[in-house]
Amino acid sequence: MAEAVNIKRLAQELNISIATVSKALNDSYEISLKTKNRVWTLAKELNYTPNPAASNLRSNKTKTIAVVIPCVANNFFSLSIMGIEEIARQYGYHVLIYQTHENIEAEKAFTNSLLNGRVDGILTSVSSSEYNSEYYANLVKKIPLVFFDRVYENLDAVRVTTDDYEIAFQATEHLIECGCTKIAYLFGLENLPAGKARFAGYLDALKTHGITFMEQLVVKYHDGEEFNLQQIKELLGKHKPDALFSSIEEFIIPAYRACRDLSLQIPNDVKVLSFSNLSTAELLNPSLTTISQPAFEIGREAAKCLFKILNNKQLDDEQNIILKSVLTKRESTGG
Amino acid sequence: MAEAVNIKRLAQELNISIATVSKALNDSYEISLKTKNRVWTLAKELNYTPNPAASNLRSNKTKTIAVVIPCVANNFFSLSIMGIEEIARQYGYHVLIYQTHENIEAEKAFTNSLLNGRVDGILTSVSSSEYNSEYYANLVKKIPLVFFDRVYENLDAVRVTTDDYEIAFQATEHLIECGCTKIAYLFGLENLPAGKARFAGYLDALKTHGITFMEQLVVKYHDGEEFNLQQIKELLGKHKPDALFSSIEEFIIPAYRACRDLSLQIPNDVKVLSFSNLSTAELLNPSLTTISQPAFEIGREAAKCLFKILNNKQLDDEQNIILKSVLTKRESTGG
DNA sequence: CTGTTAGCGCGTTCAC
DNA sequence: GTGAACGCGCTAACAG
Repeated sequence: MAEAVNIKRLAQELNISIATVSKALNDSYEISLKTKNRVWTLAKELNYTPNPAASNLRSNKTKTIAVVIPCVANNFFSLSIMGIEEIARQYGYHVLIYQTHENIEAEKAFTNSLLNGRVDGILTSVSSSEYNSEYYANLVKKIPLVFFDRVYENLDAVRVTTDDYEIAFQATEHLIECGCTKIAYLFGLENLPAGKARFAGYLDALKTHGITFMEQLVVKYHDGEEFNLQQIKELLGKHKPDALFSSIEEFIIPAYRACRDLSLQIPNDVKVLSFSNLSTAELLNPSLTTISQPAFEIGREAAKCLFKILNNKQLDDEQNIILKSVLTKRESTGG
Repeated sequence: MAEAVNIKRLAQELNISIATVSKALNDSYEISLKTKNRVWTLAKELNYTPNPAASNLRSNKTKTIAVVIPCVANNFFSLSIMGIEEIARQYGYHVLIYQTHENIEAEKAFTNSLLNGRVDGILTSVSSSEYNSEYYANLVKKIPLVFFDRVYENLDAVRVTTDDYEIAFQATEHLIECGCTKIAYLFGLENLPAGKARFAGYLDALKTHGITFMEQLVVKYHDGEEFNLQQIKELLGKHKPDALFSSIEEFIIPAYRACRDLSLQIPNDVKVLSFSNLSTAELLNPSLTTISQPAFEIGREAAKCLFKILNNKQLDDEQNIILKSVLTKRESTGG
C-alpha cells in the first residue's frame, strides 16, 4: 500500500552507498556536510522515515512503552493516560494500552507478551482482584517497570502513589466535624496497599475522635453493580448511618442509587463523601465533597521515572514518590 | 535484561535447523507431529516468544493498530477505546494511542509517523479545529483507515457515525414539547459533519414547530473554559433563553457554571439538554436530559471494520455505518 | 518431511 | 569521506 521508501532507495537515487546514507541521516561526523545536505533534502522530499521494525531489531530499542491498567473508561485512569502520553511525546515514545478489567490472568498474559522486546518499559496500575507479589517480583527483574497508584510494595521497582492514609483520615475527620457519628465505609481495593491505607485512615480518624468502629457499617466492593446496590441498601436500611464514605469512585453510582431508592435525602439524611476524579460530577452536584487524586500528575511522574530508568539516569531519591490528594469540601458535605 | 531465547537457540538445543523450528512453531503441514511436539515443549520450557520486530520486518505485519483521537480523558473517547480494545484483543492485536488535543498539526505528525509500517491500520476521530480533507484524501490511499464519530466524508474510507441529525431534531422537539420557545444552541464541532448535522437537526425542529431561529441564541465553542463561560453568561443575561441545548459534552460545565453564577434555577428558569456520555453525571443529577451516543459500540464497530479490511474480507454493505443514539428524557427536562 | 539459502531494512565495523 | 560486508531474528523459496 505504501510505496517503499527506504535507505536503499535514497542511496540509489543519490548514487552513493547505503552506509553513507545511514550515517548522513544519523548526522555522523564522518560525512561531509554537502553529502548530508543532499541526503536530508531527498529524505524530506520522499517523506522518508526509518522502518521501525528494522531499527528495533538492530538496536533492541522500540521507543515504545506499555500502559497496563484495569480500565480506560474511568476518570482516574484516563487522566493518568493523558499525563503519561504528554511525557511520552516529549521523549518521542509511543504508547500501547492494555486493559485488564481487573482480571489477574489477563494482566499476566499481557505483561508476559511484552517481555519479548515489544516495549522498552511498562507502566502499570495493578488489578485489585489479587495481591500476588511473586509474579511481579519476577517481572521487575526482566523489564523496567513503574507502578502507579495501585502498586506492589517491597519490590525493586519505583512506585508513584498518593497520600491515601492521610487524605482518608482528613476526610473522615471532616465528616465527624460535620456532626456525623455513624460513618459507613464503602471499601474498595481491599487487597491493595491503597485500599488498606484508606481504610486505616478512616479507622484512625474514628479512634482519634473517640468513635467506636462498627464492622456492620462496612460494605466491600464486588463486581456487579446490582450486588453493590443491594448491599448498600441493606446497610442504609438496617444501620441507618449518617454518612457514607466511598473509598473508590466505582461506589458512587450505587451509593446514590441506594439513597434514591430509599428516599433518603442527600445530604440531609445521609452525607456522602467520595474518592473521585469526576470534575463534571462535582460541578453538576456542587455540594458533593470529594477527594481528588492528582491523576494527571501521577501519570506524568510515573512516566518521568520510567524514562529516567530507560535513560540510565539516577533517580533522585527514593523509589517511592507520594503525591498529595485534594479534599474539596463543599457546602454541607454531601451530595 | 531478558536472556535471549530465540529460534536459533531452540534449533541448537534440538539439533534441527532453524527453518524447521520456525515452521513447527507456525504449525506448518510440512512438519511431523513428533518434531512439532519436541519444538513446542522446549519452546514452552524456555518461555520462548517470537521477537516481534523480527517478524514485523519479515512479514510486513505488525499486529498493531493505532487510535488517533483528540483526547483520552473524555467520556465518549474513553468508552470508544474500550470497545476498540475489546475487538483488538479478539484478533490478537496491540493498540497504540495518540492524542491530538484538537491540534491539526499534531494529528498530521502522528499519522505521518505511522506510515512507515509501524501499524497495520488506523482508527481515528479527527480534530475539530479544521476540515482539511486534502490531507486525508491522500492518507487513505496509503494505509487502511477507519473514521469514527468525527469523520471526513466523500473519501474512500469507512466511517462509523451516529444519527446526529435525527437525535438533535428529537431533542429539540422534546424541549419544544416541554414548552420552550427560546432555545439557545451551544455549537460545537462546527467544522465537522457531526456538528453540522446536529445544528441542522436543531434548525429543522424549530422550523417544523414554527419557531423562528435566532442567531443571537447561538454560542460557538472555543478553546479556553473562561471564554465559553463568559459567552454563555452574556447569552443568558442578554437574551434570556428558556433552554440551553449543548451539542457537545465540553459545554456542560460552563453552561452549569453560567447558570449558577447568574442564580438561574435549572430547570425552572432554564432547561438544559446535552450531548453527553456522562452516565455518572446523569445519576448524580437525575433530572438532566441527555443524548448518549453509543460510544462503546462505535469503538467496536469501527475496530471490526478495520479488521475486516486488514483481513481482506468484503465489507457487508456500505462504507458508512450509522448507529443510533439514545435520548434519555428525565423528569422536567433539565438539570 | 527437513535443511539450505536468501533476504526484510537498518546500523555498525572495518577496509579503502 | 565513503563503501562493502555482516548480522539483528525471523520467514519464505527452493532443494533434497
